[in-house]
Parts: sequence; structure tokens; C-alpha cells
Amino acid sequence: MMDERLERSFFARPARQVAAELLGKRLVRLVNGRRLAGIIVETEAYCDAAEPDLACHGDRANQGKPTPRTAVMFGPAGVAYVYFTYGMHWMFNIVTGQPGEANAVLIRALEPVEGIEQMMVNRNGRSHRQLTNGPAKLAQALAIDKSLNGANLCTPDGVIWLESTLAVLPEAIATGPRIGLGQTPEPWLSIPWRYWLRDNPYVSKP
DNA sequence: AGCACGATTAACT
DNA sequence: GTTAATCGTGCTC
Repeated sequence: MMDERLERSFFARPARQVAAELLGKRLVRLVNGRRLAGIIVETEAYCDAAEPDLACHGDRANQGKPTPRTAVMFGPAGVAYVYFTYGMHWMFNIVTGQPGEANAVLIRALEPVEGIEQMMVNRNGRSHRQLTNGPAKLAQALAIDKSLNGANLCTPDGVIWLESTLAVLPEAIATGPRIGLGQTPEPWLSIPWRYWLRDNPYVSKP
């Protein structure tokens, strides 16, 4: 049905598959009883299944073993992995795959659809187009911070979850290299594990 | 205990 | 196109 919440089984698959299928889904955040929501238009997969991925925090740090920061990535799917970077930004990821694998999907951009007024407040009055067209922007718009790290996205009484929507046609999905990987070696630097909705104006880097 | 750097953004020239 | 902002994390000493 249209508005069903995505269950753990949806997330408990390889990150690339989940990243592609999350396009078009609705991310919902409940704040003070108010829904803030957007359609996912851009994602990136990290550590697809058990393949090594030197761009992934889980594989890069501590010889691929969990650290305090990356621990939730190694746990069950359908859980939020939220981390802090550049001294000021929060990034929202969804844990995928199987326990023991550091699988996750980064949500990079949304098209805002509900609670837009509140998102504008959270984003210091920025324009509609600038509310959620980037990973740190959408976290700020949806009031996502470290308090949501480890949050269960599949529980009925949660404050953040995903809802199914109309299916996206395969032709509407574009792919390319992931953004901002810095010193990451090849082949991971160029591997096309970024997914977005073609021609959507809310994609961070068209 | 100290250090280099990051799944970025916004404000510059 | 360039760069400052800003601090938790993980690695080295």
C-alpha cells in the first residue's frame, strides 16, 4: 500500500540494492508531533554486502573492525547511523545488509514535501530549493543529530522512519561515482555507487 | 597527549 | 574557483 512503513527485511539486503530502491521513498521525521518529510532523490552505498570498500568508515578505520563511532554499522539493518564531520555537520545513513558487515546507505538529498515551514526555520530561512539538497542540509532540516544514532527505523513508536510510495521507473535512476571521497584509492574512488533521480532539482550535485 | 583530517557547506574573490 | 568554519574520531607518539 501507498503509506506502509518499510520493514527491516527491506533494509537487510546489500547496500547497492537498498540505495537504488530507496529513491522515491519518503523519509519521515516526527518532531513535537509534527511530520517533517521528504522524498529521497539521492543516495550512496557504502560497503555493498561483504565486499571491501575503502571509502567506507567501517572498512577504513581499525582494520575493518567496529569502533565506538562505527559500531552501529556492524549491527542489524534498519537502524540509523548518524555521524559528525567537518566540525559542524551531521550525516544520516541507514544500516543495511547483515550483522557483521559494515553496510550502509548515505541519504544525500530529499525533495521536501511535509513540514516545509519548520524545515525553513531549522535551515535559518533558506529557500525551498536549498532546504534538503545535500546530506548535511537534510540532517539540519529534519533536526537529525547524534541523538538519533542507533535509532530503530522499523519500530511503530519511532521518531524517524521510511514510507513506501509509487514505484520509480528504472529509466529514471542515474548512477555515478560517490562524492567527497578525498584520498580514497581506486577502484573505490570511481566506482558508481551513487544513485539519484535523473533531472530532479533537489539532487545535491546534478 | 597531540595531531591530521573528514560521506560538507556557505561565503568569499 | 577558493577557502574558512570547527570538533570528534582514530592513529601515532
